Amino acid sequence: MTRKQREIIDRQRQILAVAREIFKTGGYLGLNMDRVAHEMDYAKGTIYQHFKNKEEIILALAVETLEKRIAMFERASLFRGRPRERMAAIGCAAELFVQWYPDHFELEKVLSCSSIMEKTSERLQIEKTAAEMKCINLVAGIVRDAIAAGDLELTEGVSPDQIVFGLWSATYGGYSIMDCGDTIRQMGIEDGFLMVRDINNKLLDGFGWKPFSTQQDYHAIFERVAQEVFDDVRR
Amino acid sequence: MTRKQREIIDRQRQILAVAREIFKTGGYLGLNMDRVAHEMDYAKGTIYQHFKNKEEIILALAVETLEKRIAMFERASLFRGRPRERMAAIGCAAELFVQWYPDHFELEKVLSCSSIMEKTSERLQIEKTAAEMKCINLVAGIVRDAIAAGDLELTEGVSPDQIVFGLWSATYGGYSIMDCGDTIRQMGIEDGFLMVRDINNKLLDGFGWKPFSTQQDYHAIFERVAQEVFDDVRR
DNA sequence: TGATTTTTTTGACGACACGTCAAAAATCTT
DNA sequence: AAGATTTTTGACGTGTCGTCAAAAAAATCA
Repeated sequence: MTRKQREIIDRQRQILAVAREIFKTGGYLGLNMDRVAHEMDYAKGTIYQHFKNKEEIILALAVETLEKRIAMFERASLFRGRPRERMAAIGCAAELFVQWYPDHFELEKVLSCSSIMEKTSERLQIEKTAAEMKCINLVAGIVRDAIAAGDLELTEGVSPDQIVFGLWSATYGGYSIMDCGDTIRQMGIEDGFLMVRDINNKLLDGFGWKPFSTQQDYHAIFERVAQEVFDDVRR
Repeated sequence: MTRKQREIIDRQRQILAVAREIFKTGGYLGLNMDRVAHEMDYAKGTIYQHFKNKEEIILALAVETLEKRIAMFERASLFRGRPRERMAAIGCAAELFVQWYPDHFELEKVLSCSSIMEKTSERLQIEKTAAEMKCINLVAGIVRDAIAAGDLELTEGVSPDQIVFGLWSATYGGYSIMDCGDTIRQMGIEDGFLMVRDINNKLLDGFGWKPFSTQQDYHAIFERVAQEVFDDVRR
């Protein structure tokens, strides 16, 4: 049945591609099944054969983009250097990811609404969490490498997960604030991305992860990573 | 016309109260105008006299809760102590706020979706941003106090806003991750609130804000603030 | 007070999107 | 080629949205 299955997978992808375009311009409220069906030249029922509702499509889109992020994080984690430099490489990957796939963040915001998420299948929910965990584990690995290398010494009661959670929070929070509302502009912040970089640097300094950002120019590492690791990747 | 106006304001409040209860259990998708009208014993048209759509109701609810947060932040900022202790008091306020008004976070998540926010009036949008700015300015004031007191020395290129943005990001991000999805559980994190406290502490340590969290027990400050400042406040 | 004007409330209505399902079309099987 | 199976179709019932002409209530006037 590999022939048939191929076709199904293929159409699934087409649906997602069409849905993504609609979502990019219209967001959650702009996306609707009739329109997807119409633009695909299929009847609505056929779309429902693949996805039980539009929320499920949105979740599937998020998982799709998360795969991209995993790939980028994996690439970044291979950057050669001291653990903290590799972590900077991950930061660069995260930054490029939100710049390259700005719709992903909008997807995440929609999916953070519980009443929307509730309409999705547990299967895909698990898949999404699994994708997130892959990224998290890559990051956690670097933290452990840092400890092993003696660059980072965790004080009593601090776990590696705490550092991962911290970076995740600051980055996710920073990007969230950046692309929603006028608050960031009113605060007088011009380059939010630079700001997120600095915050993560200060955070890791606070955890005592050497070499400190005062001793090493991590912005320069960002530039290097962008050039050396990701210059060719974009699509 | 103060009599008439009073009645209008009054009913506005009633609508919001009813809507909030519905939203608490049903979220964005559970809230609908027919139900609000029915539970208010008014016709739908009357509800529409007050709010042009349900998105506007949700935004109004968020503004309403933000007023509570402003009040809590104001109280916290009056805490007597060194600037960093006062900042800890703000952290305590933020923590209690999300615990006391868990529905506010859900409101924020809904409103972060651009296609939803687009349906709201500019008037209320501005009001919300203004409310956020009030909180931000309170925090920024403490940062400036710290600099004036010599507890914090900003290095070249670091602005007070950066610290505010950092705390905001880490806190907002942390709470976001906490109450959405299973990721946090899978990371093995038990008490997310404690984690957010620690992250903010490490961040401020990283910025060089004295006294460092290694020298002072800021968790103890939290407890004190919760007791001394907020024990009686809850409603 | 009763008539007239103004304001407010009402709920029926058209539009739209959702998700379903019996019938039609396409594909596979023998 | 006939019959069985699978897939596709789109009309349909349901629910929500936001509107607006008519009804009801309140305010004004004579």
